[in-house]
Amino acid sequence: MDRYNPQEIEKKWQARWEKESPFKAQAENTTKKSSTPVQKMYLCEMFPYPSGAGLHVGHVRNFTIVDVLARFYMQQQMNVLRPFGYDTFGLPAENYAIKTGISPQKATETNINNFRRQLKRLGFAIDWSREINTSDPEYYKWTQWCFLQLYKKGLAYRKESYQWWCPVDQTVLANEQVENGHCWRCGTEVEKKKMKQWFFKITDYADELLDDIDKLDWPEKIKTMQRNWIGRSEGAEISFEIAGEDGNSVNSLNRAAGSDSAEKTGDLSLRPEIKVFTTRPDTIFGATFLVLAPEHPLVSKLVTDDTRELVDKYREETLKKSEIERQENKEKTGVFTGSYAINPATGEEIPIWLSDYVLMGYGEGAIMAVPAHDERDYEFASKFDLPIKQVIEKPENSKDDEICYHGEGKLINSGHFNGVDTSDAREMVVAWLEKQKIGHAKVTYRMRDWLISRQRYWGCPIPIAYDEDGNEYPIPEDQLPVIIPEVEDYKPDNTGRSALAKAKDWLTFEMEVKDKKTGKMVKKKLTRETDTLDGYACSSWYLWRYVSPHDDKSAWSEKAIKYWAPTDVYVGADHAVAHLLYIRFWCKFFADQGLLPFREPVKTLLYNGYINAPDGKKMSKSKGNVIDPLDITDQGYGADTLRTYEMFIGPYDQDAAWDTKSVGGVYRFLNRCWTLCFNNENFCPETSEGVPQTSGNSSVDGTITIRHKTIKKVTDDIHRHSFNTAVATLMEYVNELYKVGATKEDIITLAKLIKPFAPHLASEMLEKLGADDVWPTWDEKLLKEDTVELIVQVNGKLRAKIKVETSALENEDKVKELALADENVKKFVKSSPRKTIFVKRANLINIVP
RNA sequence: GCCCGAGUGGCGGAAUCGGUAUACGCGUUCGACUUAAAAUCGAAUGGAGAAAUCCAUAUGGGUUCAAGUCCCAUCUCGGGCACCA
Repeated sequence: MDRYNPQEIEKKWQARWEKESPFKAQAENTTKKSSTPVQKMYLCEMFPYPSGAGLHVGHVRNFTIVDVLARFYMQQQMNVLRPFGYDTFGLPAENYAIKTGISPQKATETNINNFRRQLKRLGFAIDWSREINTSDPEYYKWTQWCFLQLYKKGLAYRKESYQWWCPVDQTVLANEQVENGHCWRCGTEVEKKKMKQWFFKITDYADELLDDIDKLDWPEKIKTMQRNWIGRSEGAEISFEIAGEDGNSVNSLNRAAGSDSAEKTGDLSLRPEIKVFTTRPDTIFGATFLVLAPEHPLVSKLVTDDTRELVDKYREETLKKSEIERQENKEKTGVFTGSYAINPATGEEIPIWLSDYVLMGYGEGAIMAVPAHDERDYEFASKFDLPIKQVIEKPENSKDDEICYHGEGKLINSGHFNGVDTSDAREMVVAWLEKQKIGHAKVTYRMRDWLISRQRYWGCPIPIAYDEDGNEYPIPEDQLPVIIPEVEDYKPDNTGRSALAKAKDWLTFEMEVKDKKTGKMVKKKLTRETDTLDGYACSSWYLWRYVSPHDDKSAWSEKAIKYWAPTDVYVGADHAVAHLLYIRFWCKFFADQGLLPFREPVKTLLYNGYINAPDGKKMSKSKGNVIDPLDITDQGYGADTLRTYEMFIGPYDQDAAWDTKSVGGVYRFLNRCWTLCFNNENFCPETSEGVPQTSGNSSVDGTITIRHKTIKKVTDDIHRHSFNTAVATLMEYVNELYKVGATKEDIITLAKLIKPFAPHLASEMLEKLGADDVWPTWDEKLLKEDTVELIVQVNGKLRAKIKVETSALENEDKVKELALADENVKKFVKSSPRKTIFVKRANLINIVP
């Protein structure tokens, strides 16, 4: 008696797949013999950072989802593109280099080799001819090219501003990489530092990025996070004049709300004014003071001799305060500037204050405070004893019992807008502001431009150089790639520059450039940019590189991209706002350049859950609760068990806890499949058509129905990504075959259906049975059995199950008769029923007595 | 605080369109095989009850012939955002 020996058969099939490369995508113009084009299917996972630790069980879940789909579609004869790659730039390799002196290039190569070996050990159906690696010059040449395209269009620019700085990693971070005031990599509290940095202008696409979310077949959770991240707010920008000694305030008084006759005198643009952004222009009559961010550039013009000392002290303190402190201590702080502004609606002079609850990075860095209808302003006004003026009447039926009413209502204390409903007032006030040329409707976003400079060595060099005056010169496309130079010491230098600055031969060079003044071509000595690109830039276009990964003429081939992209299914467990927003941004940008024929890069996104330790906690080295997937395969269970278990563990999009005992259950199941095929020499008889003979044993005939039901259920389940129930259905099928006996056709079907999950075992079975792996289809006619159980309810409660001929269900009167004839039903239905409801679809009849 | 999700046996979970609640697996118990154990195979397994039956899908209401599923309120847990004007 043979035994299921996964080690042996997995080795055999992996060797065969290595030799025959059966998972290579076919050419773009592939057609069937009938000349109908083969349907393409492009799937992949979010490519991993190949860490020294190798694959973990979370990777296996992620990659197996893709593999199940890839193999499923391959078995359905589609042209499947299932590539793989590595996201190799980043801090771990660089920190490792600083510690050990081993170059990131070398360490990366070692890690990739290890990953590749493990992936092959798990039997993934990968097209290995398309392997990519972001730190390979063949790849990052084109990352630099992408940068230059954005640069040419003004979407890559340099600007000095306060930025998040991680003091441990010695680099700036993008907003998306700061989690709760801490560095996403090392967890250190981040600081603000003023630096000249490179940005991508993602805000140019804010509206489209937001609007197109609705069209995506992505999880609602991710879509909501992206909407919140973009954070679109509609409102108005309003200019407040600063009250001075030159009589401006008098002019403003004349212009009080509604007095259209008042003409403006003088050129307003010459007068100092403060712009604010508000989503509630309807509350302008209630604006009793202004608040500016401490970093606001006008502050120096607003301070008076009396207030200078306090203001300077407050600004200094705020800048020193970490973001954590700012967040933890929500008690309002602030200081009066000594100046006043004119409320254009009331003409009143209102004080201008500074407070750190107003953020420089949002809107205009200044607000009009309406303490009667905004909690934050209310808190501030209460603390500093500033006037509070109610301008909205709370409707009587309002449930809102907050001190600050921010709902809708009728305006009061608002000049000739009195009595107008707030929703109408918003438009009317904006119209009035526009007429007065002191304001206009405006949309503001929470999202900022994407900061891409990193003061690190192990990243893609930014293809820019500077002359001695600091002028920027892009490196011409024909001189790409700018190769990362070898250095001996990987530590950043103490000037805030990366270790690239230590490569003296690389740092300065001569290039023919157009002289900024004369316009003539001259040879100039230039210094290279030592910042490298955020790793997210490298992963913002890799989905398109996969279609022509070795093309040395272009980032992606026009023909291949047209055929394969966009990606049909993309599977990952991270990067809800960062990466998944950036690829959408680049896609729209390159579509605008005519280089991509679509505006969204990913049709369907599957966002899988994590696998936690058996105790339900996150797996971590320090807790010592890590399950190594290779231990599971090599301890004897094999890759098929590991794969199938991780699909069976629960719904793919939920977190799950590892359960070693359940792994054994899945192994037992695969063992039973093996036994059915290899220790069952006497299959149930069948005719030449593969239909079991009618032997008088109706249960054998029954396998044809359960077989077709199983095919339908498993196919549907994979289509709707319900992998756990697909495996459960196969378990039920096997249990049934054990009970009633299996035909050869049953076992061939089983092998085909289980192949996406357990490809080695299935291949072994199909080989023995002499069958191909073409995905089976079902016949609707065969799904029905001759007899069914009629469910009889009385008042919705189950009272009887009656075995009836399937044909009997065609006649409702007959069903009623059968149901009422049942002894148990009779006990509950004494007289003739008032009503019966027959649900044929559910084989159910409900009787209302 | 605001915005999403989710609460089903001892455990992971199933129920796809409002129609038999608890599929499948784990665990537990019993049996077969075995000198014995493991492995394997078979049976039982929400609670109460002798049974008929009744009670159970976080809690309390509602809609309906029929509710885990829809509606309202409450509680708990998870996730996201968090002074964004």
